[in-house]
Amino acid sequence: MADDTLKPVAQRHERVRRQHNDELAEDYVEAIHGLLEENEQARVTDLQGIFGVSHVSVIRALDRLEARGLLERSRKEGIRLSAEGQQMAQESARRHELVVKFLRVLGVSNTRAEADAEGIEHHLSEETLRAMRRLIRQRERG
Amino acid sequence: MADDTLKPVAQRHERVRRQHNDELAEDYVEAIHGLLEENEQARVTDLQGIFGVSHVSVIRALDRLEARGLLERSRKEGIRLSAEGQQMAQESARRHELVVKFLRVLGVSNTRAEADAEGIEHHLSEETLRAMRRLIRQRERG
DNA sequence: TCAAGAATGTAGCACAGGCTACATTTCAGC
DNA sequence: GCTGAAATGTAGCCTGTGCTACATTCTTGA
Repeated sequence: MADDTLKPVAQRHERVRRQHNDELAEDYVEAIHGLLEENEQARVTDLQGIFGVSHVSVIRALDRLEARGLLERSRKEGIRLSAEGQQMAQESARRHELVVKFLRVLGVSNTRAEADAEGIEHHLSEETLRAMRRLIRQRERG
Repeated sequence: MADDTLKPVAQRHERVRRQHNDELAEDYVEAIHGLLEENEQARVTDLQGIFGVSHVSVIRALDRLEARGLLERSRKEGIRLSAEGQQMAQESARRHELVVKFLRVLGVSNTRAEADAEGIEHHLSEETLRAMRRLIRQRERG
């Protein structure tokens, strides 16, 4: 069923399903990007600790991301992000920071802001992100 | 691995995975509740139209929800929500309305607010919901 | 009343993303 | 250089959530 034959409510649900498909990818490239910046390497074990899943789940996720062209792996080089992967990581990180900051400005505690941001950051339109930036600016000005 | 042995970042990711498991349930009971109020019946076909998936996916989802005790089905009576299902539906609907209203207050268009709310409403802590209500009240007074 | 079309249900497939158990590879310290 | 532990990888399982193709059942209008 082509998207434009769907009722609006169905299009919204379809969009959320698509976003769920991208969530794991965004979370992984963001985490890998952070690890590479910090340690110059990103290991399966590190990611296992970050996501709280078995190392097998990490490896299978990396397989999928490699198939999607977001990263490459080799024995000697370890995990490296492709250009596309790096771009996705940077955008994700920026969006994550924005959402956390927005929640902090709203008065949400740091812990909660970090936790809720993790869930919602993949589901925000550009329009909503702009509105969030606007509120942050307003509050910063006083 | 017990949750409290995980690193904080892993706990956050674990929470998001749990929320994803509940999303479909909440969306379905909310939709069914709305249909029952409007039409006095909720049919597979209606839900198929709302979610934009095949009728088979709807039936399988209903099977799972029935197994979870959120609803009952019978030939003659159709789909009815259990007490638990009704409560979940009402809470979901209230939360959905709150999020939409919050985004509207932020200046987001109605279409975008509805769409983004669909994605994020399942991932908000009580603390963040309170902060959203607070901002709505401020804007309504000012 | 009965035949066609709508609604519902079943069988069986795919893929994502979890898991444990087992195998291999890499690396650090003796 | 060897050995044990850490890291990585493989095999094979489960569940959720999507699908098409094929029944079956219900409903409605000629």
